[in-house]
Amino acid sequence: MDRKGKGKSVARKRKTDHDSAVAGALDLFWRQGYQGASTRELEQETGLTRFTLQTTYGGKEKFFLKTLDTYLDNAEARHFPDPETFSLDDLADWFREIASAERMPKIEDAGCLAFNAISSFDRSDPEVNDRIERYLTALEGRFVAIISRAKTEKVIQSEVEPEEAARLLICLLLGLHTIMKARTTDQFPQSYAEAAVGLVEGWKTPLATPESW
Amino acid sequence: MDRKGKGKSVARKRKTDHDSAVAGALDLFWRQGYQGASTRELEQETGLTRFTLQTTYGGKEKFFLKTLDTYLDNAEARHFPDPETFSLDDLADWFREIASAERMPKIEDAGCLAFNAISSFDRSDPEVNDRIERYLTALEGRFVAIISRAKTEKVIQSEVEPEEAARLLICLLLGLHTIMKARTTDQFPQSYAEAAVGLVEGWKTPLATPESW
DNA sequence: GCCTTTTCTATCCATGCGGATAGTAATTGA
DNA sequence: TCAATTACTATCCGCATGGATAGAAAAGGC
Repeated sequence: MDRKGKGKSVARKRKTDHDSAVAGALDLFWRQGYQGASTRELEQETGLTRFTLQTTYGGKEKFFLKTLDTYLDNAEARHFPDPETFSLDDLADWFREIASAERMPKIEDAGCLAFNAISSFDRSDPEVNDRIERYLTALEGRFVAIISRAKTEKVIQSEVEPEEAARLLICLLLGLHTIMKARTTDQFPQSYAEAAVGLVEGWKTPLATPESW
Repeated sequence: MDRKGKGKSVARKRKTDHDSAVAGALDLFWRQGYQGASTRELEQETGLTRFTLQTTYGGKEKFFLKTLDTYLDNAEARHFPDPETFSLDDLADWFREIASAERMPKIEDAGCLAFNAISSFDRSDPEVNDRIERYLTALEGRFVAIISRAKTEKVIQSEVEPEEAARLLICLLLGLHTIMKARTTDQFPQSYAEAAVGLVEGWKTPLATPESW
């Protein structure tokens, strides 16, 4: 039945709330992948018990999907570039921040769990596919909006095609995530991000560009 | 002892040779990831037996590494862009081909197994890390060489910095692989590759550029 | 202060995993 | 043709996995 709303008793409280469980799971899934993260490890990293994982989430995969949903909600609300306000410079900074040193140890936004879903599963599970599609579509929409607006405001070179540029940025972002997973410890990710930054800044109209690369 | 060279008998022949085993393994690892590919599935897809996997390769991970080595050898020799001869147009075509429709069903070069190594493992295994480093370094070298040569030949805009551009291309390539894994069935990968193509062609000197974007 | 509800702990289970082993079938040099 | 060598088949093993279950423990309603 409807367990919320007319519950007679509130009963025992969970040790770990959903959000912090998601935070722990995100980190583990990112490091180990879906298959590589065992339910026992999830217990340790999230604070959840395998019992709770089963009863309130419905098992490992359902929990992963729920984590992914929560993560995407949060990413869209707080970490995706804002289509209303972002300038090209903001977009360039946004790329720079993704690979920033402060963020490197604890990755918690910008699509890493979506990246994980892509690499951990083949496309046989529609539940997973839907989330991936949601991620890519939403991100593409943001990029297109920002670039289109920049174009109408004449701060971008007119040859730049918003849809094509958006796809370029998506490739760049996914590639950046891959690099961040490939080279965790050193300064490489930043230099790669700088390449992306340079690309975006190169789009600016010559007038607005003092000297980029 | 040295089993080749002075073997007394040649004994029973393997049903499956190394190369076709590698080909099958490549496909399976790409679809399922390292952890997601079981040794039983490897038997079916490669034609190897679990016995052979154990005795001549030394187990699943060793076999993966051997596959990765063979694959990287082949990729460097045949599929990486040639630093001696590639023009910018060749480079653009090279990107276009990666996501081409003919290639999509059977991915067999251009770094997908390296991508796999990145996403399937954390960086705790030096054996894996070495291969990833080899892949990234070799690829970066190719890109830098091609762009540098184009620059000396004045067919590229002088503002383009070879090292930075190479990193951009690596991000793009890795992102393209991610997209190919994310959206397997449709025309998306091509359109993403076209974005990369457009970028490379945009580097050409205005003189050499009839009309790209 | 009990009752109900929910989570906790602690097992237990069946399954699939990577790997090991023993006996059989090929293959070739001597 | 026999001995040596290697791969094959078939089975077995210990282990880790995701999941299930049965009390015990918390926590608020009445």
